[in-house]
Amino acid sequence: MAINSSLAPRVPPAILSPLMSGFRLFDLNPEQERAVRTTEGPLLILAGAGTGKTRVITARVAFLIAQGVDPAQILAVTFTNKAAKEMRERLAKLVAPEQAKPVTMSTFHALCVRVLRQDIDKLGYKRNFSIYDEGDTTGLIKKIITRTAAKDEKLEANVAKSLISKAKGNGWSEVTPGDEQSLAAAVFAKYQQELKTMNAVDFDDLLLLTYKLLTEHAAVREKWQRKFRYLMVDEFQDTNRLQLELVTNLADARQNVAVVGDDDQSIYGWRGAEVSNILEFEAHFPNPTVVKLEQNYRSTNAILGTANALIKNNPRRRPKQLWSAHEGGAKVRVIGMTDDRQEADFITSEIAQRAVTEGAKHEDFAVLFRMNAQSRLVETHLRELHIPYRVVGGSSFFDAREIKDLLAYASVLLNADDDVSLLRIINTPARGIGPSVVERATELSVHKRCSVFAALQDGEFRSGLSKRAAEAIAAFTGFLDAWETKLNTPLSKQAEVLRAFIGETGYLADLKRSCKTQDEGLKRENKVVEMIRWFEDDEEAKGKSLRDFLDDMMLREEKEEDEESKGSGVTLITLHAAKGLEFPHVYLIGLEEGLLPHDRSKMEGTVDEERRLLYVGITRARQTLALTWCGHRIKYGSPMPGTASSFIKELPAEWVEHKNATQMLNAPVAAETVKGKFGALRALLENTPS
DNA sequence: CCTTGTCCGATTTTT
DNA sequence: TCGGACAAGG
Ligand SMILES: Nc1ncnc2c1ncn2[C@@H]1O[C@H](COP(=O)(O)OP(=O)(O)OP(=O)(O)O)[C@@H](O)[C@H]1O
Repeated sequence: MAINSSLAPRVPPAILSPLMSGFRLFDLNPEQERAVRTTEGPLLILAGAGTGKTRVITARVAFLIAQGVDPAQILAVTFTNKAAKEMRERLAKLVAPEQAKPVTMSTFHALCVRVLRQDIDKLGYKRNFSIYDEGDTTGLIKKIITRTAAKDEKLEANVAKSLISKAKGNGWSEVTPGDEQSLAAAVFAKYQQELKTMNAVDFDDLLLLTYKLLTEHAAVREKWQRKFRYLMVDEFQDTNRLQLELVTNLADARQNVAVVGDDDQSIYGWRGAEVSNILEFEAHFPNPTVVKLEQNYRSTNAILGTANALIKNNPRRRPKQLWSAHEGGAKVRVIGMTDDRQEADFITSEIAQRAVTEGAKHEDFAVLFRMNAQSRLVETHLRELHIPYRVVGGSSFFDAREIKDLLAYASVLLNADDDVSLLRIINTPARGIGPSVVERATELSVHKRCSVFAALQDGEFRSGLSKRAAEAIAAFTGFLDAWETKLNTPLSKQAEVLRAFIGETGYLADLKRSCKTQDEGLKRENKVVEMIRWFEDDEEAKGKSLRDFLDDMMLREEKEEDEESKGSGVTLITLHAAKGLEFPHVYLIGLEEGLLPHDRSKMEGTVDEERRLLYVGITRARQTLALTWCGHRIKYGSPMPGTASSFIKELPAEWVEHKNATQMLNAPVAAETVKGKFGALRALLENTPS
């Protein structure tokens, strides 16, 4: 109250308007409020977990709008799709929909796509460029390696991929500066040249080319500087060099750049993230207002104490004093399991039980893990208990053959030079353009530095083929041309065109035929049909073009949930993707040596980052937290012995209790608890109208 | 040219 | 456990 009245004179009237009903400055503590009110000039918010950094960003957006700033001039960038979505949802609670919508809240990559779709032609690409995902790029690199490597030379596609990615992230034009001879260097050069002929970009190009565009073309830079007057970046500790450069270039002389972050939550070092971006913020944006937040509003002291004790083990960190006004709360449980089956069984049945005894909702629970693969067992057990759940991220959906094929078909229609997509579907279903023809066309395309599609059109090439092959090619290229025209006819419903096109290809019949069981065939067919419908919805509701839709798919844009499915069910999510989120009850599974910390990180000497990862996981919990580890875990189909993570030893006895699942299950339930449970059950039954 | 079968090798994290 | 790479037969 006191805060509110003392500041009242400075609050513009707009803030009090009904539109802003959800936005009240007095929901912020004085430091947070200072950050929100600092709208001009560079602003650095460096603060620990759960101190309200994201809240400050969203409140600041709302405040700017209340001050009369055009929402379209506000840019808020996050690192993951999930975080972007979370922020949009939080903003939706503070401002009216028509004001929230024009605000740009996206990931760096999505923002870059938007910039490039408008002006990439200035860099010699065409505006209908394709975006290649991880699988597409590794596939392409693999092909280039086989084509380039001499007999005695070997290079793993994955290794080349990460070298190239690292080079691009640093803005180098060689794999290692100065190296133009090695196989990797040759592969890099060819890769980049071929991408350009195919009119395609990879994820790193999105950042790199946008950077080029902004630095080399003043008009473009100024256009985007005019567009975005207020920049905000969440999780700034995870930005890489190129991303920092992008921010620098988007900011004009006014330097209205607000960044928030926490060096203890830096978990993307493996992707080139540089903590120095935030720790040396002053070097890039002179004289910033610096705000430090120390009160944690999220977690109980047991959880916060556990997290603090753990992170103290990291050397070279800036010490922080995080405190919470919340009570101690239940102790953090560390539970030993015999194997991963028991782990999944234990946590899922406990969730089912707590839903009854504690009246907790399913969406209050989250299961966090190191690897996507770990979610599968938990999913199976949740299904058995009929507990609703949702898996965040994980690529299984996009890994499905039929989804890749569908996206490739669509991609070829929009950009015929997209070789990776063309070669994927050129003979699926079989249409008489087999490997040997494709091989020759590819050779010619490499030789002439043109796309495969262009090579196929080549008169000389065609005359060198068998009559059958030549006819097959003529038929197929003509077919694509015709559908491309239909798709690009103004006012056409693209989803309908796509559906008809896929129908004409005979793809679905081929897909079903190639499946072992009828059930599998129907499932796969259904996925394709569903995806087209998904696009149809997007086209009708949001006016998205097929291109927009494909971009969303490639960037793994989070699907907006409709009201019923919104946030319902237990959340299954990796530790990385969980950053920035919070849940009342968290289960953090698989705390075994070799998994967390991961074996790889030990070899690479990045155990500190693994510790931060666990720190991030622990600090997602609001009320209760359980950490589990297994004596055995199924790996490659057979059980492998495992031991508790070395991090467990670093947790403070004061806030942690150690348990064993088998003993817990066998132990007689205390009479007190039984009474409590039956009481809760009875209450539940009595309150349920029948 | 296309289909079918067998064997082997892979698994961090995200855009 | 599962999917991709390769080899052999229609
Ligand atoms: N001044 C405040 N009063 C009450 N609750 C607050 C306040 N500030 C933040 N919170 C609450 O604390 C929780 C954490 O906030 P937020 O997610 O913004 O933190 P954060 O700093 O972004 O966390 P992290 O870095 O761990 O992702 C949220 O539930 C938020 O609503």
